[in-house]
Amino acid sequence: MSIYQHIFTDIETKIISGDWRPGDRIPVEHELAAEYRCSRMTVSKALSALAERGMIVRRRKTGSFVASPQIDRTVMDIQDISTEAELAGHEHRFEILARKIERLGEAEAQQLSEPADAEILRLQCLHIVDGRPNAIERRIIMLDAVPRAREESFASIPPGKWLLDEVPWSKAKHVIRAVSADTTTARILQTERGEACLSLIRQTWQNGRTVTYVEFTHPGDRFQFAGTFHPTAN
Amino acid sequence: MSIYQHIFTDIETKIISGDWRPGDRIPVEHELAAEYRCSRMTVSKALSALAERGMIVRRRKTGSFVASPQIDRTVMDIQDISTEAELAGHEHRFEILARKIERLGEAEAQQLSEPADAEILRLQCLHIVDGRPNAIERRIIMLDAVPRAREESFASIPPGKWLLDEVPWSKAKHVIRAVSADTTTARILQTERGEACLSLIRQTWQNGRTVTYVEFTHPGDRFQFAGTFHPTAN
DNA sequence: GCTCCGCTTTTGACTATACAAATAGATATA
DNA sequence: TATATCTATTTGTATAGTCAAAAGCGGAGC
Repeated sequence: MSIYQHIFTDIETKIISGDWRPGDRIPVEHELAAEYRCSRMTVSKALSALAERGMIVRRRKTGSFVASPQIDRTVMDIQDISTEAELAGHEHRFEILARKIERLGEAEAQQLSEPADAEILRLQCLHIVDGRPNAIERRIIMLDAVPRAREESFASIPPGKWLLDEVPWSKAKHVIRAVSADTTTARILQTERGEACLSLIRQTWQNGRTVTYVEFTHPGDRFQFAGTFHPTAN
Repeated sequence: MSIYQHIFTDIETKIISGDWRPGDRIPVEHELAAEYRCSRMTVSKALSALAERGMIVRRRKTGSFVASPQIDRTVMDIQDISTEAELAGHEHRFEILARKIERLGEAEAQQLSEPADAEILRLQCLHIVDGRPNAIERRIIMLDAVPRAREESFASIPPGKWLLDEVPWSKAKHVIRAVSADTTTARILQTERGEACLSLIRQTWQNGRTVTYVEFTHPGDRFQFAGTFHPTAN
């Protein structure tokens, strides 16, 4: 492996593992050059590549810093740049519908590729935008990966945002589907049974362990994703 | 603007405008270095950035070449890496349901931000995977941007693929929604009226002109997008 | 207090050069 | 003919420097 790739992955690992947290300062180029016994150009190439990927931000004179995480922003950004609804002036709140600690069932365990008896926190949450239900969030948090979730009530901070603070920088996989609303979903979203809904499923890992698995169900008549997508490798 | 940015945008422009087409060879580094009167390192930086974005491919000894376009692959890739359906062994065919040349109506013109009397080719097309309807494609091709579409019957090549050959490298915007199947859609897709469907809308531009506008409607029970998404700027 | 000026740190861009790795194509050998 | 070897080309990585641009900081002067 080349030196600059080595530097790149070293720093990426420190960030993804949570060793270096958002806002932390990264050693300046000449320090890293000394550490890796290479020229400043080589360090610069690695840091520029990290900046390109949005993992760090670089500013002259002040140095390079771990950027704010982007994982949940992927979808939030897509949502935000919706062609139809401008974010400005929209009022968002949420309610916790259910919160319980239990163990992962057989079927779900298989779906998540996690052990069947793993302890989890199961959350159900309703998002309301401009007074109308906008999404049901059904979430599983792996308690061995995020033990502090056990004590958190999520009364004042949405689970997604809380996790972002707690476990910044992780990898995620998304699935987007269209599903018909079942009776319960329809009731909660104040829509008709059978109504087309947009479902977004996201599984998030940190260091190879599942952190959370979440499904957002949006009423089809009040929601869409818009944007310029690029699928990435892996 | 810096030299390497200059080289980058020059080449990007040549590719996007269709001046250099997929497979075309790009001058070797030392030639570009001479042309721009800079060092090979600077050229290398620009070409590496283009390779990173997938616009060119580089191979030692043979040189750098304009890559195959990716626009339609964005969604195709997402579709291909579907967790449930492996591509291997799936048989795909398509039928042209309608094909006519007309002028853009008032409502659609506004939607596309194009003049209301622009001449268009309107296509409707059914995609069949493993013998079952998988998508309806409703497409508008702007004839002033792609005049050769007037003579093409699309009997043997799907419109998306044909356009990719004809107008490689363009920018696109996507919208993903969930919609209920209306009577016509349900009949064509062999599903129930009201069934949840996944709708993908894509508008494609080249050099600031709309090339095509297309909506794919997939039955929700037979289709999903999966993958690791990154929204990009612009 | 406030403004302006210059100093210093850090990143950004670039050069000229060097050598390594890959490999297409030619050449030599079995 | 088939295979191995050599050679030239092109990209990939790295070095050790230069100069420039941005921006934080402190001090001089008012």
